Amino acid sequence: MTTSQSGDSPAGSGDAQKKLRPARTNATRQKLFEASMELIGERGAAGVTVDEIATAAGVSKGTVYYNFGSKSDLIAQLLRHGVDILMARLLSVRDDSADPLAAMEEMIGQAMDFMAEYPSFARLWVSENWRTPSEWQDTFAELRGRLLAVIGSAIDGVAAAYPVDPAVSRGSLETAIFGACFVVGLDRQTYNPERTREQSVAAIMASMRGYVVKQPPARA
Amino acid sequence: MTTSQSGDSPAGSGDAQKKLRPARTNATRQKLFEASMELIGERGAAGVTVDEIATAAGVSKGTVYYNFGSKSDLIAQLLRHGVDILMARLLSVRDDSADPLAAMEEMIGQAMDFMAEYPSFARLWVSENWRTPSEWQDTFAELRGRLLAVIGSAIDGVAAAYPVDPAVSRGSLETAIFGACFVVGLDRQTYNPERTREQSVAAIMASMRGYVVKQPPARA
DNA sequence: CTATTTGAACTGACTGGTCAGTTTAGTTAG
DNA sequence: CTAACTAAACTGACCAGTCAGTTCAAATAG
Repeated sequence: MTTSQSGDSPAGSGDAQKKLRPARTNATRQKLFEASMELIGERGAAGVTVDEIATAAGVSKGTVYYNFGSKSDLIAQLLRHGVDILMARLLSVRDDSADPLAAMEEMIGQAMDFMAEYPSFARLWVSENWRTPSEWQDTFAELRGRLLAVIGSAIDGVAAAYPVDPAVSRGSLETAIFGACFVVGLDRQTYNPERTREQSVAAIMASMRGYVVKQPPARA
Repeated sequence: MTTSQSGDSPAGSGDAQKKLRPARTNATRQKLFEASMELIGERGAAGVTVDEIATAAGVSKGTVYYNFGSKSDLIAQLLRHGVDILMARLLSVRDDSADPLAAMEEMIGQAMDFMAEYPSFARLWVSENWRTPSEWQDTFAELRGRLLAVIGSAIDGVAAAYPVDPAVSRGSLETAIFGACFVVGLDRQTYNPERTREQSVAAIMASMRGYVVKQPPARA
């Protein structure tokens, strides 16, 4: 409220211009994102102090409050940051429409890669996603919607090219696949590091193969 | 550590006798489990105070430390308590061996019922399960193993009765199904209350139908 | 080309408050 | 009679957020 830095604080949550911001700030924010993701993924949002985050980022506590208005804001923007990265990867899958099932498989592979590269983000997501009420409820709802839309359209692609089981609702399937990506990715990193990327993808893809109602272009 | 209540504290984490304990204590512990599950599911283990738990359970703070040695102990035993309930439900599914797929489906249904009845436990589980390092790491590893064993044997039943896709490893499939149960259950409660139990079960069962390698009992 | 100014970015000590866990003396119920 | 529980005060650590002050690069002035 009574924030009064010497200059105008850029902490604005509704940040309009990302690129226009001086280089130093962007670097600082990036460092803060990385440190936060790591620490919060390990010990949970409530279990990490702002001091720790600042120290890990090689920055003073005040800088955190200069760049973000509050711990809560930092986390909200961290969530957006991570989802931006994941979305970019999912959308990088060319929608060949040659084979929607193959596109789906590649997408799941991209998701697995993301989980392997940012396991802390995945932990943060599953830790806070279903809390209710939570400070980030709206943020989660929005981001979840965006991600599910991408998966949903991939499922639609499959449903358009193959006969599918009408007893399986698209929404539930979206959720099951989306959730399985997080959980399988996290389990691999935590309990089964020997599991390969391909095994994990295959296990998740099983639901897609069970969704299409077997027959023509299955193999060969 | 330096715990020393007036009487001999029964807080022992390696509690041998549950039933031998006087009725009052069991009732108190039950109330504390319920209150903890609710609060911790909502705000996370670190976000809830012992005072709050005690108040919600209608009990004094000292009682918490009398029955459990610490907040950490309370949570560890809470995890065991919840898993006991879930295990009992999963094992209640009669292994007809008439149709292993049907048994699997009923098991997933039981899991969905559990998630609907104890959503807070599910939240607690996914919130803390993949943290590393964590005070409950060993507890989680053990409980996870127990649950996966049950699911695994159900999968084995299917694999024994149907031709299955060898490219899908049993372990990854276990994980995917186990995780999907939690995630689909939580998503239903948080974001899609209109989703039916059957839709959710069908979505998760899709992976089992994709696991068996086409043919006889697909469709008329 | 040097001196001065400006203000965004950053610092870190400090404050007010919270919390886990302890202790004690007394009360209740089986 | 004794295990279980209460109530309330206390400790020591910790933490989110604040704010007065510092740094420095770039703009402006001489």
